[in-house]
Amino acid sequence: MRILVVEDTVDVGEAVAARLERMGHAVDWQKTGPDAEAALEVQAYDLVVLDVMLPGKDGIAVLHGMRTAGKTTPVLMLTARSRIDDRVNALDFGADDYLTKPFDFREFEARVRALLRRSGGTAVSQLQLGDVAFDQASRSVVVAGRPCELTRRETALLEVFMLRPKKLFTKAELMEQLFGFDQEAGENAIELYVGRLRKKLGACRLEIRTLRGMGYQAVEHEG
Amino acid sequence: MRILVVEDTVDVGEAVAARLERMGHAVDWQKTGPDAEAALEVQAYDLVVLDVMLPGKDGIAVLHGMRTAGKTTPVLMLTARSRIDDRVNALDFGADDYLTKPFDFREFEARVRALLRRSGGTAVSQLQLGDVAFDQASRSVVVAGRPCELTRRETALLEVFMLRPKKLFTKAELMEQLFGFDQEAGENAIELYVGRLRKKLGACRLEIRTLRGMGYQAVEHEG
DNA sequence: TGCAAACTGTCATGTAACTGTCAGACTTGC
DNA sequence: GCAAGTCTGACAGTTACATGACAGTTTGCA
Repeated sequence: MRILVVEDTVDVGEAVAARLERMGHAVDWQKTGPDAEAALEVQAYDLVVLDVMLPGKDGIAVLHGMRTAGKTTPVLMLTARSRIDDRVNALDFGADDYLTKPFDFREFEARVRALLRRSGGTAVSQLQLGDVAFDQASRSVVVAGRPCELTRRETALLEVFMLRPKKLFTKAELMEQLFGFDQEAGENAIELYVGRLRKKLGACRLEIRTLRGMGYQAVEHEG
Repeated sequence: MRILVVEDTVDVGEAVAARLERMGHAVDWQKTGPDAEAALEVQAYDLVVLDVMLPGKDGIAVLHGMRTAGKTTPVLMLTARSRIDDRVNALDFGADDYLTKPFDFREFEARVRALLRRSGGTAVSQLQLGDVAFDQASRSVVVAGRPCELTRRETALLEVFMLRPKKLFTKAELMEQLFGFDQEAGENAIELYVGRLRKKLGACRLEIRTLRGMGYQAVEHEG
């Protein structure tokens, strides 16, 4: 399932995104209202986790915009306090559920599951790029018909690349995706994992290209 | 399977919960309508066993709320007497089955099995993976033609794996499937039971694989 | 009811796999 | 040809898992 998290507080956003990823979902994280709207234009999501307080344009406005645009994507609102106004507005504008910060993560996960279940059951989440297939349910990778054993980090890295083919990721971005906020690693670690991933994938039509000084991108490769 | 029991009478509630637990399911027990609704918000269930007469909000109202909220979870209603009104209401509001108290527990178990089977999408209650056969009705396991004696937890764990072959389960997910809210166990318990299950299954074509740092998955194994 | 057997889950220990740092080799752009 | 950036092999620290033993509990049986 593909989920958009809109949250400007880094701690919360990171924790929420990490949690959702651990649940096996593909997560995009935006920090401002306008950025969120841009993402919603480009990409269809199965769920939006939306903070009320946002720079640029608040969550209620984003939600309102979505609903007037006819989008029925389920929305889980996060409110800083349990202000009656916020709740009422959120529900009136079409939020499907809300949570008051701070919240227990088990409750958060449960509500996410409930919303996803309600919205449309379990879609198969098979990613494909070149001759590499990634099954998100089993977290298994098949390269040109052959299963490919990857470790946790390698799997996570490959998933990031395959979710956004051709997108250029800086090393900082990749670190953010692979490591929680509590764990910090040197940039070398990314280079290392890219190297290991390339080696394990072997010769195949998915190439992880280095753009010197900028970062990495996954592209489908001819022949 | 995770089941919510909603029943205010202590005797009946206890008996039903115990029975379901002995069948190998994770059971949460709530005594009032509002409490039940709170639990349903937070947790996804595979089955709800719902008494009609409840303090706070009666069973029909709870059921109605569930259905209007779009929840399709199977519901087994318990009615005090065989009042036609109750039956009609229950079924109209989307109950999947009902039982009139007092009832025979063998019949109760049979109906529970039927509902769980139906929701799982399996027409037959016989699951098969590799050379392991799992009969959901009798909760018996046959490995390569030989019966295999498993304990309650081991059986429940195997069922989870066999219902979704190849799916990767995190330890947190497995705990949620195996344990109710009140009984919490360390993650080690899962490792332990996986170990015990592997040992009892012995050498067979169903392999419970460890994906280090990610979780476990059941796969059909060659030769 | 009381006893024995089986089941449960925690703890502790050992082990294998993974992780990330380092250092040095290598590549690329200028 | 130089410097910045990237790749890669080796290694030590860490983590995650497997497993045996044990105490508390439940279950089955007489």
